[in-house]
This record gives sequence, structure tokens and C-alpha cells, in this order.
Amino acid sequence: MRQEDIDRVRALRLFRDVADETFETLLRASFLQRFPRGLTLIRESEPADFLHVVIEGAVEMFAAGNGRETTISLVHPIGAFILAAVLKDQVNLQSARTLEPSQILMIPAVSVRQAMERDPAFMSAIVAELATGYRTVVKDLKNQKLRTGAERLANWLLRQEKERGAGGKVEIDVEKRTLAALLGMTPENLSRALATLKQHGVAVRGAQIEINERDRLVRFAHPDPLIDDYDI
Amino acid sequence: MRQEDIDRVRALRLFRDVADETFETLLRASFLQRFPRGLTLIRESEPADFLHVVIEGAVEMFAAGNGRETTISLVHPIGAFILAAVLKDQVNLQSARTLEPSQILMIPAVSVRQAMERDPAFMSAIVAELATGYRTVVKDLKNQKLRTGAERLANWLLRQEKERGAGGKVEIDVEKRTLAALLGMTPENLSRALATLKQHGVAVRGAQIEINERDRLVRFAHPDPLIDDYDI
DNA sequence: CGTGGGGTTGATACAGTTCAAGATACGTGG
DNA sequence: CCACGTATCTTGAACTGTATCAACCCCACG
Repeated sequence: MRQEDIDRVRALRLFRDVADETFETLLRASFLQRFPRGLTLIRESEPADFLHVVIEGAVEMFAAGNGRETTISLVHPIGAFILAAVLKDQVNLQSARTLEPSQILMIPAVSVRQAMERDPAFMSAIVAELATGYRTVVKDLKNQKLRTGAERLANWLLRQEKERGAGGKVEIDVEKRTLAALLGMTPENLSRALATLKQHGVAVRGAQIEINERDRLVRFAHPDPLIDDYDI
Repeated sequence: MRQEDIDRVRALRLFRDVADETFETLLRASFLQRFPRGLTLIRESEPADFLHVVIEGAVEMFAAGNGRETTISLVHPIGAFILAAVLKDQVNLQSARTLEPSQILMIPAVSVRQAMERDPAFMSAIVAELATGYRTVVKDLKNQKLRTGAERLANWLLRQEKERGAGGKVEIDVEKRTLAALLGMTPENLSRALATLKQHGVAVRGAQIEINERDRLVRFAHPDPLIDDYDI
């Protein structure tokens, strides 16, 4: 593992303030692995043996049921997943697959739980991480229950623009089918939702989106800090 | 506060293993209050000043947006709510109102955070509580995204029967409008969903439900432990 | 070139909401 | 104790939102 990557992991909120010893112990027990695109890393209903940290690439968290399948979230570098299952020593509620060739740090669940018991700073960081994650899912649930598909898309675009966009330009950097599943709709419906947004200040050319009239899109989307702001 | 109630709070997973001193400090700083039915205890977007524990009665957690409103969860004795907001010293993402005359223990947020810093056992309990809560919301999200309204109702009935029911009899112990909001549908739709279930082994008389042919209902509901089991 | 996967578009069906009216239950005051 | 008024629940009809199925387009890749 390159020192640069180690530093980036160390900078994660989860590890930032832990003792050097804790961090080194965790790292020594871990595996850094490369995976090709499209590989299923973990499967729901299987035990959570490792805490996963995405160093490079992108991972899709998804769940199946009733013959249907839906995406719960996307994890980008540097982000961790299935922390809750690891802590509870329980089975995964979600599956995970790589969306791109990815580099994943796998920390044994036992090590995580031991480190937590030994290092109060680590436990404290875990509390913060869990509380944030909890609130994120509550926001997702509100998003799903209170909005139509087109509204979810509009707000997703506005958030992308704020976080990553430049001058009203947003690129959809995942397959549209994946975005559709994340937004809780079918790919067909996403196409139509994008078409709808053309009447609300948005220009669409493939995966390149341009928000020409931000205020009109905002009027349609009704963004709500209690759903759309990450840092609340 | 009656000793009996104190003991019941002490028995909560959140407090079970904390030091006596921690528990007493928290209690001394707290208020125990009675509220009439229908009172809004906390409002979303307002700061989370107290951790709330339902001693008696019932509380509905809900959220508004887009002119719509939806129920996130119901809290019964003995259960705590808005822990995550309290820990992050942030605003509430949900509002709370009493569904019945209720008795609520209000623990100042500052006290909770201080106690957490001082008592590792308390922090450890908080980690468990947050991890469980996180997984509960993920299940709710899957429930919402992977199932139709009638399926959610069917699975809700099956769970009620398992937890509280006797011999296939289930009583809907909240207003149906509230249940509808919890299940993510309109009251009209809940009526129709109940009517639908009559074709799948269920008898309905007002709020009294009877599951006559459990296997038929199960065949319709497709229950999934990764969504419907509380203890996973 | 063909071939295949992702994406779009159209037609149709289903799920869910809305609005309106009627039925039922329930608390209150006479 | 009954009658009334009110809120909840149910039912019906029309409408919106979403899914499904099928055809077609487009581009990347062998």
C-alpha cells in the first residue's frame, strides 16, 4: 500500500483521531485488494467478516427482494461500508459490487471490534460515523417517501452540481441504469424524467447535463436541506 | 419518577450496562413530563436539545416536505428517539408527536454527550443502539423500495402477529391514517389494501384483523428476514 | 461489418393519489 | 340516555405516477 493511500485512509473521519498504535494494528491485519469491474464483493445475508474501505474506484450497495433489486447507495473513495453489520457481528443487509476496477482495503471485523474496545478515540469516531450514516439513510427514506421520481432526479442533479459541478455542468458518471436504481425508478422512467426536466431549465445530451436556468429547476425540485444537505 | 419506571429505563439496552454514577447523573439532569395526546414534542429543523425516552404512551416520528407528510416510525415504551441528532449536536430530521397521553423522560443533550465521554460502557451501548437503528432504517428503505403497498401491509400484519398477536388475531392499535403514513400510502389506499388481503387469508372487521390462513398470506407477502426481522 | 448492451421511445397495464360522497364510530351536551 | 356533531373510515370515479413489454437507436467492440 502506497504511503499516499495510507495517508488518505488515515485522513478519514473514522481514523483521523485514533492512536497511531490502533491504526497500525488495524492496517497490519488488513488486506488491500484490487477487483475488476462488476465483481460482487459481499452478499446480503452473509456474515460481515470485513470492514471495507474504498481506496479507488466505486462501489454500489444494493439489495434484492421480491424478484426486484434496488440500489441503496454509491460509495466513492475514500469511504467505508457495512460498518454497522461489522460492529453487530451480524449478516449484511446489503450486497456490494464494484462499478469500476477498484482497490478495496479489507479490515477484519474482529480487529475493528477489538480496536474499538481498546481505543476510546476510535469508538468515538465510530459513534460519529454511525450517527451520520443513520441520518443519511433517514434522509434517503424521506426522499423516497415524499417525492416523485422526477423530483428526486432534479434534487440529485442540484446536489451533484453543488458538489462536483462546474458552471451548471453535471456529468452522470455512472451507468444510467444504476442511477435509476439509486433514485428508485426504472431506467425507462429515468429517461422520461430527464425529458421532463428539459421543461424546467435543464439541457440533456447523453450523460452530459447542463443546468441552464438554476432557479427554474429549483422551483421544480423544492430542495430541502433536511433531505439534500450532506453536512447536516 | 417511580422506582418501577426507573428500573424499566435502567433495563434499556442503552443504559443496562452503564456505571451507576453515569445513570444517576443522567437522571438527575433529566425531566419527566406528561404530555396530552396529539402534542408535537419536537420539530424537524430545530436543534436537538434533549434525548427523549418514552416511558408511557406512544410517539409518532414523522417528517414533512413538498406539502406532503409521512411517518418514519412509531416509538413505544420503553424506547428512545433522536439519539443521532443529540450526539451530533445537530437539528432534528424528524418531528415527534404523541399519539396517546404520554410520559416522556427528557435527558439534556449536553448530559448525554458528557456521559458518553466519561463512561466507555455508555459509549459502547450507544454504538450498539446506533448500529441497530441504522440497520432498521435500511430495512425500512428496502421495504419501501422493493414492495408494493399491499405487500408492506401484509408483512406488517405478519410481524404484528408474531410480536403481539395471539392465535392469528391482530389489533391495529393506532389510527389507520397513521398506519397508512407509516406504510407509505394514503388512508384510502390502506382501506383498499386491507380489502385486497381478504383474498389472501385475512379477515377484517374494523381494527380487528384475523389471519385465518397464515400460509396464504405468507405466499402473498414474501416476508424476508433481512427486512422484517427486528433482531437482525 | 455484424453483434450486443445500454439507452430511448411508444403502447399498455398496474399502482397510487386525489376528490367527492356516503357510512360508521365516538364523544359531548342536552 | 339519547341525539347530535364531528372525525375517521370506506367506497367510487377520475387522474397521475410508475412499471412492463416491445421495438428501435446508437455506439463500442470484436
